[in-house]
Amino acid sequence: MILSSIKFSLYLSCVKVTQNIKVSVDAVVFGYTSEEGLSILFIKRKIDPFQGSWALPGGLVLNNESLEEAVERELEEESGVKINYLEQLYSFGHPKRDPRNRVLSVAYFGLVRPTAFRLKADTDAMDAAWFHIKDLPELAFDHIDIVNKAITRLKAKITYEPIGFELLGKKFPFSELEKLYSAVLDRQIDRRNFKKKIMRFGFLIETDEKQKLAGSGRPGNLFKFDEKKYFKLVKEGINFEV
Amino acid sequence: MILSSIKFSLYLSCVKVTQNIKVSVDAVVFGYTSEEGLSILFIKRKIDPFQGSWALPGGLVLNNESLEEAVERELEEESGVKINYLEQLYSFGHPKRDPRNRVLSVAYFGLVRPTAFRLKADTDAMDAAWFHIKDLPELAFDHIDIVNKAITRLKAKITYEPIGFELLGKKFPFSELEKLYSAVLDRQIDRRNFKKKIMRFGFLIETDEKQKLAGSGRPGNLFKFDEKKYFKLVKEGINFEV
DNA sequence: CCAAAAGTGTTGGTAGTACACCCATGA
DNA sequence: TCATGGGTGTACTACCAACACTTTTGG
Repeated sequence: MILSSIKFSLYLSCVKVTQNIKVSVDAVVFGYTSEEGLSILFIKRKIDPFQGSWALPGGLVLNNESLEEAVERELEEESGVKINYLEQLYSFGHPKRDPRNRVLSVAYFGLVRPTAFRLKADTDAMDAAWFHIKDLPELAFDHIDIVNKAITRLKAKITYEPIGFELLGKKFPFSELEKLYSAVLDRQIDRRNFKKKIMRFGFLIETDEKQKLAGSGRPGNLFKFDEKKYFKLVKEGINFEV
Repeated sequence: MILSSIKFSLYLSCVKVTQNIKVSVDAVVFGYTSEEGLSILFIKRKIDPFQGSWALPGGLVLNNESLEEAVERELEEESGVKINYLEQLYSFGHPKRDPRNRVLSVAYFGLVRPTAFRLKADTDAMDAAWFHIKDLPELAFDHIDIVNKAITRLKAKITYEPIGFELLGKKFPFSELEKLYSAVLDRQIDRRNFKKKIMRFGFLIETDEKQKLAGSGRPGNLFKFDEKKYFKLVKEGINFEV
């Protein structure tokens, strides 16, 4: 195998030495709860380098698995998370981004409902935890760059696609959606205008159930997504500036 | 090096065999001329597999160069093109996308002014040529997927950023810009509305020079970009639906 | 004078924005 | 009855979309 690898390199592009770059995947997983707000999932590294540091879940890609499979496997192994939405974010390939060997990381961007499962640290992680987006820990490697890119993407994405289905529960009061948008966009949103805008798209259905109250205040109606219309709109790529 | 590589893999993520994935870059370079329209640059492969097929310029990344350096080097080597704008597009990592070994390709997306240089085939290419976007040849590997992704990106991008500076010359008649948008979006554009829209942004300066005529018809004024305003707007991320 | 391309304004519809008061509930 | 959060409508503005005739040039 090693021989064929060398031959391959020479053959393909006249490189003088065998290319020695490893490929890994990392995932920036966003979760949202009304209590905790918008959070990102990190694991605590078991091994050097950066042992004990917080880092994005991820790891080397196996020889026969696709990148997406690698992400899902690593998430499962390291944190027990089953992802709800996954898209490729960006590849980070700076030669010195890993202090040992060169490692190219293909970063992914994911959304989950954190209430849907319990976090558990596992194979490669001492611990796994959510951190609020405004209160991130020091991170290993260049993971802070990856996180920043993901936040930028999330912000951009939410203006042209109705994210939310992947982050909220089956039924939720309208104010949940509003708080989510407000958290992602990091600014206040006018309740009335926002509702008008959203309802125009027609992918939200108002149920006649009422919110169970967490404190005082008037309980709101619960809404749910009309999945058909929702995914149809997502596919068509609607414009969705809030 | 081989030993340390194996140790590294085991150490990092409990992989049983050494990861054997190569990393390459490929570039989808768009060019525009009023005569030829919107075109993409391809090279004709000198070597197997797909010898003699058309393919995207690209190749393996060297151990100590960044991905962007690799793209620029390959473009220079294979076609003599000096790129004008470059951004990462997507990484293609399917295990079987290369029939020999596994090769992950980080694809880039580029814009150039084709009139600025002559194409020349070189090291790894028998030939290099522009193909009109509506008349692409059969392509090697999964390059058609990469191209389609790039076209989708270009279409999306042009609606929220004023592309054009990178594709047009220093001075151009307004109709050039309009034809460019029309070519990218693949639909007709209302001349009056388009001009109103563009001029509102204020990054175009009308000069008092006239177009040299290619045929009959009234010659138009030449315009140029106000680079300062243009790049300021690009940075701020304007909304730019046409 | 004819063909080809450039230049130019108005109107109606739609969506965005700003803004304030009343209602239902729990404590 | 008070505090909390939910629910709702209007008026103004800005942008979008649709649309046709005149001007300048070359042949």
